[in-house]
Amino acid sequence: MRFTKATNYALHTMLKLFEASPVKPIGVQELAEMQGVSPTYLSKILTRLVKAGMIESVSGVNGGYRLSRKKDDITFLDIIHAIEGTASLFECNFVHGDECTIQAVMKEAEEKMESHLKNTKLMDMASKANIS
Amino acid sequence: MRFTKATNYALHTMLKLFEASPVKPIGVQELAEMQGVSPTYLSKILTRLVKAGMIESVSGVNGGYRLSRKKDDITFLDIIHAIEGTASLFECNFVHGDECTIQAVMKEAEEKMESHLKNTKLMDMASKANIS
DNA sequence: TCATTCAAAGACTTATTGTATCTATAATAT
DNA sequence: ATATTATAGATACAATAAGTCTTTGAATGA
Ligand code: SF4
Ligand code: SF4
Repeated sequence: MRFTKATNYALHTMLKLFEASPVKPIGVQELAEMQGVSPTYLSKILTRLVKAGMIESVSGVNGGYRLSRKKDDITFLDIIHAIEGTASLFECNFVHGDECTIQAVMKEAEEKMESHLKNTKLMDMASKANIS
Repeated sequence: MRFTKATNYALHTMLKLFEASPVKPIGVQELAEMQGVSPTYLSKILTRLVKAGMIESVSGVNGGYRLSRKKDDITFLDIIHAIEGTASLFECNFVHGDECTIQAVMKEAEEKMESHLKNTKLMDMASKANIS
């Protein structure tokens, strides 16, 4: 029960892209080198963010990745869901009706966490962060 | 990023033990059959709860497991930590100082979830639940 | 005392997921 | 056209989850 490294890479990349130019894309090799991960692997991760509509990719010379238009609305939860999926953290084999309190407690706990991640936007923190 | 099945088993067992007699232990085979899991595997899981001090084991004839004395203080978080460990959900390779906002956001989100799990005690819900 | 019943522990297997690489393909600027 | 860059798929490797098997040791009752 941990967040995957892919989520880590995605968060760092998003923060970097937020700080960068909104028009000129950054190549994946630069993004990968910055984080000590292989370009092809990071590319595969970023493709999920592309499909989620939060970044855009540009092929060819001087290509790379840049944020999409609606950059101000991107939340931590958006990024995490794009990478980890949206499945519930606690799954049980059977469903014993609505009165099941175990599920209720676990689900509510998860919602507490997600609520915080949803209320924190990339914009809120980009100014403070400095990734080397 | 999901809770393991072991956590599922532990929660259900704890709830069952809470409803049961505080003095007469329940054998692991009964607990296991109830959840459709092998007795030896469940035993391995429950041993972690024993070491965490929340249940007691009784060997020999008519042995099994029962809650420990301080049954009223056991929280969901206690059970989950005993099974999943207490490591942080989000780990990063490097530590770029206290001003890192990524870590701050992720850690606070985790604390929101843990806070809810810590405030929910087994006692609070035992009366409502009915596991078949 | 002795056999029976039970949990504890460790070695071991298997399945699933995470992490990553490699190669080929498609898109784009010059 | 050619160099550059992302995309996709196959593949490989590692780590963890999930579970089995067997042995050991503790408690009970006959
Ligand atoms: S008691 Fe609740 S958590 Fe457990 S199996 Fe039934 S529905 Fe799922
Ligand atoms: S920027 Fe923050 S989260 Fe990222 S590696 Fe540095 S300390 Fe860790």
